Amino acid sequence: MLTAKQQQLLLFIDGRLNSGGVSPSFDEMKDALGLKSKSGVHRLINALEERGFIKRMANRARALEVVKLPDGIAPTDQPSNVVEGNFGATTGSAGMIELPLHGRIAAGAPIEAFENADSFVQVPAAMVGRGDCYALEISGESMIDLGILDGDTVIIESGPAARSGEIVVALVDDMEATLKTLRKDGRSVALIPANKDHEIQTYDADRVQVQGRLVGLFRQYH
Amino acid sequence: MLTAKQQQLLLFIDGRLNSGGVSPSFDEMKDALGLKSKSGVHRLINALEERGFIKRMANRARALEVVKLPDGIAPTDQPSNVVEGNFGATTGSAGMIELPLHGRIAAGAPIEAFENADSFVQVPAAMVGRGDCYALEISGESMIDLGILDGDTVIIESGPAARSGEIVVALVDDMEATLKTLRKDGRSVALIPANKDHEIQTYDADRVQVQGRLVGLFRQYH
DNA sequence: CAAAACGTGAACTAAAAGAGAACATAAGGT
DNA sequence: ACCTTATGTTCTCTTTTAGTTCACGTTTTG
Repeated sequence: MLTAKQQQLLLFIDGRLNSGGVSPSFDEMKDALGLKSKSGVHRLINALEERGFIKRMANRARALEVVKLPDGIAPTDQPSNVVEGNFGATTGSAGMIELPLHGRIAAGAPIEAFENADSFVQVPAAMVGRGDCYALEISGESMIDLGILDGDTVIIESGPAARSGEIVVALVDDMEATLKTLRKDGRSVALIPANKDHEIQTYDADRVQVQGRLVGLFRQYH
Repeated sequence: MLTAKQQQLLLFIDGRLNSGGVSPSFDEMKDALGLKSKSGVHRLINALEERGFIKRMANRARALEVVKLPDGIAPTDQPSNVVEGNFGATTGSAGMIELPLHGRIAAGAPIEAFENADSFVQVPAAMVGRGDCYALEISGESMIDLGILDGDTVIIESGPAARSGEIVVALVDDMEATLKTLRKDGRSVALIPANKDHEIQTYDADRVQVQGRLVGLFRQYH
């Protein structure tokens, strides 16, 4: 009935209406979907209206109304949603939580730090730690020996605390984020890949900032 | 009223709509039915529309709607996603689904077939395929080279259909269940572990029964 | 056997999606 | 009123994804 983008937008609108009551502007929707232009939003809105999922008043700002949701998606009844201090995670009901997906992270050669969240993934709440969490998609093979494959989605609990032996998202020199096993040796910090083709990298503790630690992983087979 | 293929497709579409709301594309349906060309899907869709089981918007992508199901098939209304023969899965709301956890399965040496479900796990509905799904906890290291570790939880879509190269739960001689990559070679079936310390096992096709195929995996780090 | 259902692959057409800019209208403040 | 900002609408382009059609061969079934 709906395309993925249409559904994503519909759920976003529905979430906003049910959590605060103010309907989102085209710009906000644009950002929520990770677009750079709102003309795309306009088309999606038209498609949703054509299919009878939303109603709107012509030429009126923020005048959207969700008429129905696709089958199988339970209405987000109560005023719910943003979990305090969270990076934007929203809770659905029944133990589910929606985390922002902050783009891809290299398990291999470090790449630049995160882009904006451009989509969301749903993960079991039980998998999410207590703190603020977000999701990343793995790119590269450097953690392959620990069973973290290219394309996997990982859940990161954000925060600087980490013990030796934990797998962390580390930012080196404030510019490159990478997923590695952490080992602290006094003043120096080692980032250990799990792939015999990659080298352990050792840095002065000042240069490495732990952004978060790995708490969960999931993978889909097609 | 319907041919086997038509019904199979109808149930697939219905399952998809009820589990996530996004209707499948012709390519996805093609894959779901194990076809190599989508023109066959086109014919089936036409047949279903002609018989009044589905409605569609002409020339619109992913704009299918199930109008009715054949007699004797319970509608997969709200609380469900799993079509007939459900192993006991229950859906929560908001894209979550609760799957029965059928105990542990050896990725290494095959162990006895499943015990009863003694607990449940929550997984994102998006991760669950169309059919009946259940979860298993991995025991052993034999699939370690494919990133499936001891202690991981895997989601299995139950059913005998599997193609070479897929990872399946295979029952050998009706008594030992194991998770392996499947390779069909005419009359014989090879179960391929992903660990250099384990051997490929080859059986006559009669002795091996595919119980389901791997569709998802998740892991928690502590 | 013949009809209907299936399966395949290629060529073609049409939507969906993303970007960017110009323009239109609504709302708010002074 | 007048100006300003926020918002919504349209248009044009490009790329990607999805749907349609056709020709031809195989299988199933009444």
